[in-house]
Amino acid sequence: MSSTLDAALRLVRAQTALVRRFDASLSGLHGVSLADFTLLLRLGQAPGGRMRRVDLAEALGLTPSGVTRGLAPLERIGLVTREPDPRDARVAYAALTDTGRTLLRDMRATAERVADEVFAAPSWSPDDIALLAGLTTRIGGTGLTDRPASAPDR
Amino acid sequence: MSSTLDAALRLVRAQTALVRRFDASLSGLHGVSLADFTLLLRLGQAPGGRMRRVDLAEALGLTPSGVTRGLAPLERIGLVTREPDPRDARVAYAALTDTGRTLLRDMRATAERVADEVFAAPSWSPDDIALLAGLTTRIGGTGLTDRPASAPDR
DNA sequence: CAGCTATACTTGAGCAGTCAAGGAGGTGGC
DNA sequence: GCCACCTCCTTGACTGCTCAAGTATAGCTG
Repeated sequence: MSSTLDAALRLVRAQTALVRRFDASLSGLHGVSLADFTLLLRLGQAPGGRMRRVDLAEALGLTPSGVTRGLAPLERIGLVTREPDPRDARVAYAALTDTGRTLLRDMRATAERVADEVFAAPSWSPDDIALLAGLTTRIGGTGLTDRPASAPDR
Repeated sequence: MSSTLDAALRLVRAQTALVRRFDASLSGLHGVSLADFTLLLRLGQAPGGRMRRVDLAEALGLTPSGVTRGLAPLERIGLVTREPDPRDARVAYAALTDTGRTLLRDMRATAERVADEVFAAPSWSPDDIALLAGLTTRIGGTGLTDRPASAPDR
């Protein structure tokens, strides 16, 4: 087996395991999936806690359609609201509500705990983790996002 | 953002991009998805080109149910057949047909080409690739049997 | 202004996987 | 030989995304 194909397939496999692990904790404790969480997290990083749906899609590696569908249940339970743009009636911002912001804090604590368990010492050193982040970022960059690893979020 | 959570999310993101890339080539040239390909590839690695569905599931990080559904279209187009076990009527092996074996060879060439493009020099050195494979293998583990998050320690 | 093209988003259909439940067959205790 | 229990696999109902098509708005060009 070529080493490049092997590496690619291992990465895919690792993601499956990772997602399962996050989903188990996040859905158990907060009733949301990892996908929901990343949506909220990304919104939380944006200025004002709001973003255009198209930008959200690009930032998350989804299609706009995926964002529409992912946001719907979050709006329904009041974590996110839809805000129109006064200058451009085509755009509908997705914005975190106060409830959403509060829950996001808790979810984030859960997610960080899970991530710390996954990458626990002694198997994982800080260098390993940084290395993994660097390598995976190079792959992600080949498609939908060119945002570099060190770009600051506002 | 905690570095562990950051690394986990980047890995998930990288996988999305990777899967898209493989799917584009594999479905364009051979009409199969990456999931189909990994199924066939794993079968091809097994002695006699056949495996029990349960073992296939474990090897691929899927549920048995996912294997049943994934195999169905491949049986329909004749790449895989169902073979009963003469000693245990519960098991239904999945086995590569000759057609499947032939097509697998072509798919594999395509997949290796894509993988080589993704991990092309000069961005990627052989060491980088080996490193990535090693790091992701640690996460993927070697089984589907991951303990729930509530279990402490290790 | 009219008309063209481009952008933002939603929607219908469909696919790939999950979980929970269940059928069917195997296995061991008595 | 029967019964309780286990394993292998499938199925129904659902989720979460995709693509393609459609709607509505914006903006340029003459």
